[in-house]
Formats: sequence, C-alpha cells, structure tokens
Amino acid sequence: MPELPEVQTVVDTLKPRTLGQRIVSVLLNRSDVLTPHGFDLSGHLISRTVAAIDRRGKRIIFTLDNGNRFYIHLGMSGRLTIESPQTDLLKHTHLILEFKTFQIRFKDPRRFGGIWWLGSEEFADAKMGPEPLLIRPQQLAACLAKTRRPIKNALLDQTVIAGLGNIYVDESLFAAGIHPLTLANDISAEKVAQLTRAIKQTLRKALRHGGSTLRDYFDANGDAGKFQKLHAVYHRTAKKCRRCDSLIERIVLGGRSTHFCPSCQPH
DNA sequence: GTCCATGTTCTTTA
DNA sequence: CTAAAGAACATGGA
Repeated sequence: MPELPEVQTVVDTLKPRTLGQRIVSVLLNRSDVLTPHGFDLSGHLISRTVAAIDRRGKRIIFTLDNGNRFYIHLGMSGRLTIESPQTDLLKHTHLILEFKTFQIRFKDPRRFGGIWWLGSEEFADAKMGPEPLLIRPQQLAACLAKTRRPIKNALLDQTVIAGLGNIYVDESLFAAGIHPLTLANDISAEKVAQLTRAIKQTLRKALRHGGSTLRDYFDANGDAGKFQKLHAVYHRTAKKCRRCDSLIERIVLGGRSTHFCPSCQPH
C-alpha cells in the first residue's frame, strides 16, 4: 500500500508547510502506537522546530532543530495529513502534531504503522537494504545470488532492497519481463541489470503520478495518487495484458497476491 | 457471519 | 546452526 512512491509523495507534500515550523503541542491518543512504549514524546517535541523530513525505505524521518529524530511508518493504512485545527477528528487518529496555524495528523485504522523515537543516535538502518533509486546492479546481483527464494519474495524483503511492496514488485517484474517464481539466484547478471533499470523506471513513473491510491493512500494534502490507472499487472487479474493479448494471471506467493503476464514474463 | 487486502515481526518448519 | 515458510496482527469493505 504505501510503498516508496507513496511515502516519498507524503514527504514531498509535508515539507513545504512544515519545515522550520515550531511544534506547539502534541496529542498522543493511543500510547501503543509509540515505540519505545511510554516515552515522553510531547516533552521532547514541544517548542522544537522541524529541521528536515526525509524518507528511508518506507519510513518518514523527522529531524528536529536539536538533532533528535523520530520516524513514522504508515504500515498498511496509515495517513499523515495536514489539517486545519477546525477539521473534524476522524476515527483512529492516533497522533496530532499541532503547529501555529495547522496540524499534522496521523491516522491508521489497522495500526500496522506507528511512531518510533530515535533520539540523537545514528539512524539504525543497518538491517535495511539499499535504496531502490540508488542501487547499483552489482549490489542487487550480489544480494540475489545469496538466496534461493522466488524473486518476488526476495524483492519484498526490506533487508534485500528497502521500499518496494506488493504493487511495485509486481509492476517492476513485469517491466523487466521476469516471472515472479524465478529463483533469485537463477537470474543472470544481464537480467539483474535489466531488473534494476525496470525498478527505477517504474518507481520514477509512479512518483510522477503521485503514487497509487487503491483505497487508503492519500498524500499530506489529502490528494489521491493516479498511478493505479497505469498499472500493467497489479490488480488486473484476467484482464488483457497491455503489451500482448494474454490474460493477466494471479498466484499467491509469500502469502501475497502476485500478478503477472504469462507471455511477457515466461518461466 | 466469512473472507480478503498487506508490512512487518514473531514463530515454526525444514 | 541457518534459511525459508507460515502465522499473527488489526480493521473495514465486499
């Protein structure tokens, strides 16, 4: 759901309103969405200004003027929006960051997302794979050579590459002409290079269209993405392939629905 | 009422 | 021991 293009779009739409602004008050409606549990979040946020907002994988990292950091993960159904203080509070609004003239609200019905306080320590991303938009083909090849899982499962693993989810793995594999069941360590160097290009092209195109809105995703201004209209395979089961006349197929891999064109992505 | 959607973590299996 | 597969989580919509 929110994957790299959606998370980046949220960051891009948050920044113009938020950077340099001072946090006036903090309301945490559910303490269990915060890690570490029981941490005095408002005590550390009030009167601080937001110095930077960045993305790493699917995480939205806030840096304060004193160097402290925290990040928000949108999980499956999380939304971060800029709201007027007068706007009615929606159900499942877990956190409100109040600024002088507006609020940032974090709403997440399914609560797979949350807020993680990092403090001043070096960002703990040791377990995260490289950024898809920066990854080099040899880097991806080295990682894939070490695992015998189907490529679909490997690309969903955030320690292999950080930021892809179910939509963009399916779309990238289609763009690269690779069947999702292909074993990761069976893919030639040439094909991995093609896959690297396909991932970058797919993500950049999705970014240009503000990400994909299936149901829950909206950017910080409340606007939906448009890339779902251009999906080649995701959620297009039994529809005609856009490149040939075959019908898109759906299988389940790693407990996730997986869509592909049997002709364009031969096994 | 049942089933399905999915990102991540935890548990079980091989 | 490690790698991989599977279950669990939570809620709303079909």
